[in-house]
Amino acid sequence: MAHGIDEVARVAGVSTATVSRALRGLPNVSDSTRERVRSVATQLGYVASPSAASLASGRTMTIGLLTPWVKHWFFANVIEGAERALQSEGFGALLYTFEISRNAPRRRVDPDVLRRRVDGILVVGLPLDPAEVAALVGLGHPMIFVGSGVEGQLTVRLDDLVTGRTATEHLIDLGHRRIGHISGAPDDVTPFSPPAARRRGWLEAMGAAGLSVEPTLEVHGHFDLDGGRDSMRQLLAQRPDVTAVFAASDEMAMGAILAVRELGLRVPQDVSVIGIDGHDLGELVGLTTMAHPAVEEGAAAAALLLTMIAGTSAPADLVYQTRLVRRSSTGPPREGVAHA
Amino acid sequence: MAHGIDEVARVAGVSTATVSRALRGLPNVSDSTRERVRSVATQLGYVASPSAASLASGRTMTIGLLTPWVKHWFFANVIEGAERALQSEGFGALLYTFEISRNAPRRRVDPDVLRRRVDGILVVGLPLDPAEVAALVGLGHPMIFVGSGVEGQLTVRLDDLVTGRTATEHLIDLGHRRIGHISGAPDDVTPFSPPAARRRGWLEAMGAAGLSVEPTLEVHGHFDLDGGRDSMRQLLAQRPDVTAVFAASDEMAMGAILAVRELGLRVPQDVSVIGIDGHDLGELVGLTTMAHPAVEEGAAAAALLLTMIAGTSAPADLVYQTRLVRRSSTGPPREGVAHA
DNA sequence: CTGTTAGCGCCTTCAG
DNA sequence: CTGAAGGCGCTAACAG
Repeated sequence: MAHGIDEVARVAGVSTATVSRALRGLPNVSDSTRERVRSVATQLGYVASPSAASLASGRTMTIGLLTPWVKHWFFANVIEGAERALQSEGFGALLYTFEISRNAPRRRVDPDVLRRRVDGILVVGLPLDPAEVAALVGLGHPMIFVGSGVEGQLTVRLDDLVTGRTATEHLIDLGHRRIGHISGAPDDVTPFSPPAARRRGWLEAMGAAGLSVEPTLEVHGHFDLDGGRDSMRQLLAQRPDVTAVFAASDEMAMGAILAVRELGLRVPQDVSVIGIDGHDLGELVGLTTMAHPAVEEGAAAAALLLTMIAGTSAPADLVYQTRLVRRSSTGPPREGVAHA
Repeated sequence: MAHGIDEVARVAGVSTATVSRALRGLPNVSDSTRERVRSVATQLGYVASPSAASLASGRTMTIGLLTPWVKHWFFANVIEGAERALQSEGFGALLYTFEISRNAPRRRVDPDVLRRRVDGILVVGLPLDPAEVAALVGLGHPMIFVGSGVEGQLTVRLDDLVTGRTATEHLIDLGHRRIGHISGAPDDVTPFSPPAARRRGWLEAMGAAGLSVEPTLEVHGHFDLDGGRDSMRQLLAQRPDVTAVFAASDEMAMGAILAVRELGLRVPQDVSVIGIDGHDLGELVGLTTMAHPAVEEGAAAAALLLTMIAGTSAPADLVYQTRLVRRSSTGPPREGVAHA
């Protein structure tokens, strides 16, 4: 059963050093020796102890995945893609959730739980404050942010600005002029913050079309279904004249649609709704959206992280474009009819 | 920065053994000593190396989470719950995905990747063959199955039989008599298989109501949105007279609804649809469903696994009941009208 | 209650 | 191309 490296060495008639080199594919081992060692190891069912290997080498072959949730679309998809990419390179994925709840403040990220436990860190959609980032950087491992970001840190993200602009332009092209925006927490003004950039895209498109943007046109809430619903209720309460809404995520958009329906209004006849993500279930409500490949983004982020760990490659941000998927939640506005 | 235990020991004026005991909360350390050690450790930023600790103790404080996907509702929720529970007990969650794809056969579970790397295993919705189970058992760690199962292994699951029966009875109570069933792979006849048990529930309810169940009333496909859609298309093609369908999962049910709509039919006027899960987005299509708390199930499974690792408690299966959530996807059948 | 002493199992120089 | 030997940093008896 639990054979050690020395047993393999003994049976193969070589030293433990050679076994180690042979099994890890290091150079300076003759083919014949390597082959013999391999077969003995297989026969004995030998697998190196990760703990012992880590202790001796300093490498853990493990990546820490930090995320607020795994149950939301973006996070689940990124995590799935990342795990797959890591797995194919022999790395493991250690998952850490830091729920962002409505009631309590988020638990702070404690770098100690990652200390000497991972070779790299993937932060998935988790907005960290500077102190947390500094603490993680202090761990001395490569780190990549996916779908959130921090000045000075490598990021895999969407072209949020263009995405926000394009989504808004789609509504403008359809003839809308009073276009609301619902998004995440308003206090998030990090430059790399997706919500902030998407909002800027909305502002730019509105401005370019000569449309005025009163503060009442935007509502900030939580980045999920209920958040979208709540925000939409508020938006329609304060601006019954909006004919279209750009939601910063598909889940929010779907919540918005529910809110519209609750009020006895129809999508898109009374209110058009567009989201961002390309959520698998968007089709259920005919959601028009700006789609992007979250699984692929996760895989790319993981691959990039591994090259950084390997020390090869000059790392650079990865920016994904989104693709407009037209469905039935957007359409031309009804002429001159307010639904107040 | 990276201080070792001996440095803490030196500064605190005790031995490394005492530092170890003090920091891990073991008995036989005076309060004053423990306090001093703690403060020194904090001051020095000392955290024990997991590798070294594992190597010396044989414990990894890590659980392996095996799952086909993380992006589907049940899996994401269970994983999230499990991670949270593990985290609160100081355990880490190592994620391993084994995608079940339409094209390729699933990659087999190789116990070697888990060897000496985890203290326990949580299998989430992943049907394993006997050889794989045996290999995992051979690792010598406690193992729990969530939402899938194998004879002789501890399981956390739904009362699938009752759930299937109740869902079907709901349709029968509404007046339906030709009730189809769409579910997962037909070759899965494991006794503990949720699809099989849910199907049995359907059969029992039909039988109890004196309704005949022709083979054409059931279609088996993939356990996701597209699988549900495909299955529903096929079902309606071969049985245009069905007035209601019981889908084995909400994602399948939502796919079924899409298929119904594609055919120009309406839910529930032409066809009623009920699913299982209580998916967060079920509300979008007014999906009637048998809801269950997947996050809680994941947390409970993790907690149970930890008690097994600790050696306390006599482990027993955990069986969750589901709750009928009536929404608009189910209603009485139209009288005597076939929609062929 | 605390210290001493062996390892835990592997990797990695350094020789040869 | 291969072997010898010293850690990696901690835990777990066993004394005291």
